[in-house]
Amino acid sequence: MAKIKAVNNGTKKEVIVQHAAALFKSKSYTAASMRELADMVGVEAPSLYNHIGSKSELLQAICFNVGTSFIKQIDLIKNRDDSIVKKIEAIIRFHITMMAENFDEVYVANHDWKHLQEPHLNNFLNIRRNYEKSLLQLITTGIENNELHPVNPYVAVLTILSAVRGLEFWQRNKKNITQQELENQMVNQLLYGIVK
Amino acid sequence: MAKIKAVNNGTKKEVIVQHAAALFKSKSYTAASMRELADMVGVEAPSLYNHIGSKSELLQAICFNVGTSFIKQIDLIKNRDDSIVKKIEAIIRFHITMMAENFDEVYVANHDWKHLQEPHLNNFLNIRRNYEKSLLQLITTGIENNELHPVNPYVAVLTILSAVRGLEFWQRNKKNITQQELENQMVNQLLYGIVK
DNA sequence: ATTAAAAACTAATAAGTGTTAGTTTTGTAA
DNA sequence: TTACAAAACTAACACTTATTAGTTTTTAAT
Repeated sequence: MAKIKAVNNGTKKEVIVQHAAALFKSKSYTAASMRELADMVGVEAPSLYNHIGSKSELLQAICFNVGTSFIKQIDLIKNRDDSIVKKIEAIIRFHITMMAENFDEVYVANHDWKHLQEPHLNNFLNIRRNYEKSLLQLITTGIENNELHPVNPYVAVLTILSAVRGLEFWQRNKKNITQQELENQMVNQLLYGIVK
Repeated sequence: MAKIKAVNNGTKKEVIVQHAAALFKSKSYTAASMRELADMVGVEAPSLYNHIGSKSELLQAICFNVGTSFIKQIDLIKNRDDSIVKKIEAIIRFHITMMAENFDEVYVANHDWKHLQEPHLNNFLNIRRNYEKSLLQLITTGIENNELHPVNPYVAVLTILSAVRGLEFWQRNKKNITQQELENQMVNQLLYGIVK
């Protein structure tokens, strides 16, 4: 069969990871087989093992790619010289951009992290907890600042992160609304509500 | 081995479905085996088939239990003689109640509906689309009423439904906040925002 | 106590899983 | 052209999967 084509995308392992993200997204990690993945790559299943160590290593690559992207970005935003409201806005916009540009990987990280094996599962959860903690800190500061209403900050974190995560459902209706408009609307509704 | 105990819960099939919901929640549908389910029920795997038709029938039962609950409730709320804001509030509160009282089933319906087989997959998606349509209608009416800001109603539906779905992450921190307080905070933040 | 149905059991099947071993082909540099 | 490494291949293994067949035990009504 044909060789794995490394067109556009760096190493062959990266090509495999990319296909794996698409496959895991559509079938879920457990239901996806290495034979299916091999088909997508254009190769027999055992040939994959010339480039990767195991199926679960693919899941790890996907989850930690995503996790570190988010951590890096929130650290950047945190340290800006800006209002809390602007920072929260930047976070929401970043989530939407990630969803638009790395949909498969973000989707899989959100859905299949549960199937990571230790110690990677714990590492991933730590990343996520740190991310949540950063956002919680921002919101708490915003309340002390009088920039925000004295809301429950845990609920605010939950609401914001859930809303942006829900962007996975946006993909379907991409025609209905541009990314710009979606960002503006979501920022506005999360920050200022919908009731007159 | 012991017989399946039908304590508290009606038919034995219902007992199995309940255990299946707990199992599917913790391992995901595809990763869960009928042998594990049998262990939880206290029986050998083939014995389950005296009460159920197949593994996928269990997933169907779970998904449609949840789906019809939500459809019933939104139809009730829609037809109330109440302001749009009150109706949206009632929907959010209902989601939180469902999460509190039927966590396993709601979680599985949200996560594993993808593994339904046709025609059930299509039926389930139709239920969900109808649900979304009802909420969309409410919000559109609210905008026309001048009860709501002229927001993009699609984004409002997405934001609200995603936020309440994110309540699955609340379970962990149940100690930090009561259900009452959570409902009030989430309703308030979604309707009125967080910025002063 | 007898009987019939319900529901448990054991044993087995066919299909699919990730992965390894061993071999052949392909690509590249001397 | 030869030689070496990279990466493909085929064949196979050890396991797990949902499910069926056939049989025995349990339950409940007469």
